[in-house]
Amino acid sequence: MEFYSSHPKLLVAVDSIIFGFNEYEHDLKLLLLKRNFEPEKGNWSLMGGFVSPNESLDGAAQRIVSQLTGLDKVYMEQLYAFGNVERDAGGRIVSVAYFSLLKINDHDSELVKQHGAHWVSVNELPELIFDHQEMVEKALRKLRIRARTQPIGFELLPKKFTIPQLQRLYESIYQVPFDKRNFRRKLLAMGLLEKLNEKEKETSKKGAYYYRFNRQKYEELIEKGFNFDL
Amino acid sequence: MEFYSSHPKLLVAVDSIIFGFNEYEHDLKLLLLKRNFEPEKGNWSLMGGFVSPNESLDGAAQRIVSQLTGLDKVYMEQLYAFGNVERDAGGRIVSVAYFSLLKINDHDSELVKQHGAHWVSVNELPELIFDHQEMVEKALRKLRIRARTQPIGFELLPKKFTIPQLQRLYESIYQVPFDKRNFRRKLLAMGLLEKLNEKEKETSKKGAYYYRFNRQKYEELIEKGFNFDL
DNA sequence: CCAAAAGTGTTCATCGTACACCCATGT
DNA sequence: ACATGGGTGTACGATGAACACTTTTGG
Repeated sequence: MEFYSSHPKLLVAVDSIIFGFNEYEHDLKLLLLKRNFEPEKGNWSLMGGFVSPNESLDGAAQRIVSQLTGLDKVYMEQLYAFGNVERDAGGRIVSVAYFSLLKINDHDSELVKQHGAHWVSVNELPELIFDHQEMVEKALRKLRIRARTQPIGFELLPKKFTIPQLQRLYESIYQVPFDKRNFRRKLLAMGLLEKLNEKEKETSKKGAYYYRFNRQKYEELIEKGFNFDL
Repeated sequence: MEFYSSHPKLLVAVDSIIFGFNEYEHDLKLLLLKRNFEPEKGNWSLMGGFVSPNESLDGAAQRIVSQLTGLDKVYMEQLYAFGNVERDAGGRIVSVAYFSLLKINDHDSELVKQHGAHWVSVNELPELIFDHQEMVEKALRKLRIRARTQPIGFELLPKKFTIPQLQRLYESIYQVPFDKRNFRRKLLAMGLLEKLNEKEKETSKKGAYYYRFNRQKYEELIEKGFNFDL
């Protein structure tokens, strides 16, 4: 049964702002690609794709990320719908942007290469096509808000991580140094991290204890009205 | 120049969650209408409409609100894009939801009546069609976050308002009572309100002083890193 | 004169912030 | 033995929360 049939339709796309972090480095990164089709062929862009009639927006966003990285269960959140008439030089397209968080080492780097994609530090972003710059800025703003009030930083780190690694992550997100005593105290005070009996020894001679985020504990606390706040 | 022409297109709509407040009452309200077309004819719904190829999403959202209320410059913010395949029983439609804030007395109430629209307290919401319930819940959550951290409460009140009126507004948004001493102190401490030499005397015998929100002052403070926080 | 809403200050606990030294170990 | 990053405690000021009485005036 089709109602509404007299109304004009539009192209609908999704674009993905994919954030990544490597626990041994100090920079938050973005996965960008060189477009291999017109218009703007050869220029830097976000990964995107059209939404087909039989898939949801969320489904299309997942498909896009999965095509590029091979990963299936990635943290993803809708960012914003961009809908200016002239936003895409190739025609009238409404684009719904999503952002994703992933561990740089976990994905299929061959697949990424095949698509002409590269990890670029958020501090060294090239010029991007269309309104992709705006999308990235909005995503960064949202990420910064989210990371303070939801435990999503852990999506960017392996299951086992050290407190200094987590601190470097937060410093790379907010681009400001944190006091390590205050950072550690506040974090541990929430009671969400389990200390493991194992040390990471790549980074320092002394070694730093690994911790693990306890999601179950987090959900219990949420029930009781707890709010993550860093 | 048309690229991408081989891809299928979709119907794109906007739906508007329109919040309103009347400074002499105690309830936050929502503007709802009885649908006068199929499917779901006769049931409660949000105001919505299709996006045409030559208008932006924001433009479509403004048009919708203006058609219903006669108002031109209304506070409006994009909420979320809803895109499940089966969300609308009448066909595959991607809907971008916006929410608006307005003063109930300011709009053209004749126009609203003609559309079969009614102001309904957010405490007494009827069942809504499709995923409009979800849209409203999301809008309420977002409004609650925004009202704490941005001076948008003033969009729901006339230029001149009293502190008790503002407090009733916040109480109706958050559905909790506030301590009037703390509320007043914190608010005035921000230095954003100008006290007028005039009292509102409908509500009480003593009368409450009118205040005015100083937007210019607000923007100056923002420059200096100030954050609105109630 | 009284009912009804406006207006006003203080105390206490909590939280954020600033800050400097010792520890463990690989080279 | 020394360089490097990991790990720890305390003091102070700011902020949020709780709480009760006086003022004004229309009826």
